[in-house]
Amino acid sequence: MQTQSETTGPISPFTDLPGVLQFMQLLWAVVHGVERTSKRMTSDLGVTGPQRLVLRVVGLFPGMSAGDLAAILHVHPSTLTGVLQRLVAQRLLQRVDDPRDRRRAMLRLTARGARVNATTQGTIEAAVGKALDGVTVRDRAATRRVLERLAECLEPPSTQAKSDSPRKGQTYRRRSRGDR
Amino acid sequence: MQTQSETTGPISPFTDLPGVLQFMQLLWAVVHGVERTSKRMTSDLGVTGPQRLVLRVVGLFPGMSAGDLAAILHVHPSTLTGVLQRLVAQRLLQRVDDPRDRRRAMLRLTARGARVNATTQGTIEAAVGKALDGVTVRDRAATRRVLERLAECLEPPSTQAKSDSPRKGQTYRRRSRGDR
DNA sequence: CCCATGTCAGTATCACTGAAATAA
DNA sequence: CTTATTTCAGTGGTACTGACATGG
Repeated sequence: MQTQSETTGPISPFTDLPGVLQFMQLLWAVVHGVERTSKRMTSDLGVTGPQRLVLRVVGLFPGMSAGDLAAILHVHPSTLTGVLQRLVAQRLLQRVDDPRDRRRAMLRLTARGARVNATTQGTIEAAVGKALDGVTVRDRAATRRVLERLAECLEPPSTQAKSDSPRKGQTYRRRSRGDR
Repeated sequence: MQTQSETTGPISPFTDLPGVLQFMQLLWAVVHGVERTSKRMTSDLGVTGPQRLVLRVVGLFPGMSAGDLAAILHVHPSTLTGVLQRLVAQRLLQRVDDPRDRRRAMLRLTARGARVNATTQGTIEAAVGKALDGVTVRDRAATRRVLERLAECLEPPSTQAKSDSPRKGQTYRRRSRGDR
């Protein structure tokens, strides 16, 4: 039952955790921060973090399909179903049948959706912007590299590259149709 | 209804998103990766990511209280209650009444808990270790800085420092008793 | 009495698996 | 018929708020 290794001397839980664990703590702090902010957004904005991200992306690329969105957001299509339903129920998002493929729907923002989308106050994106602001270009690039590696290492073990071929988002990719 | 700004020319959803959004995509990729791995761990290990982190920390600091743990993990005490219950129900964790303060319980791993704790295969920690491995010290430090900033910016607006005094885990801090 | 610690009750979202419906 | 796209049903965990019990 390991008690304290990798460090020297007596340790206090609030200062030192061994190497990787320390990073884990930081990672969870960020993950929880994201989730907490997401929850707070619900009362302030009316939408959660993932929901707003959907609005944001659909705002940039009107007419996207659910599957496209799922691939971008790295979520399972069935997860997106629920998110979209809530957005539609709130009249923030609108689905229009795709004439060329009636399994799909083209997603667009409603006027209300656009309004919510325009609000940045207190969003995760705002926090990210604030955090990134005042960080050197070098550090940003480094963080990017590390996070990309991390995301890659967190991908399902199957089909996982040797950790050297980036391979892009592997998660729920399923593209097919000509890329718009 | 903004369509595409901040970038030049026609864009494809799978390549370019404007600045901060790009980072958002990466961030969500990591967050989802963490959650996905956590879920997968449930079937492979029997514990989720947060659950294992609790085991990990309690393994390092036996006798911790729930509140201490909540502060370290940056979660609300009531959230921890459920996590602890599941761990106790699985006989991975054991609570012993603290003689000096009977509201508290001292947490310890059971033998089974120690065994699970020792397993690293397929854990988030393993992925983090693998990702960090082969990253320069510089990049690690940079990432650390950025993530710390980010975590800070994601903290609730109240009691938030000027972004220069690290101030340790701010989230649900409520320490009181002498730090062991 | 007041504060601290922690649990309980209730609620919501997300995320998955696996199966099914619809369309290409 | 086979494949693609998406939804539906069911499950579980996390995380919160707010109230409450117990102890210092």
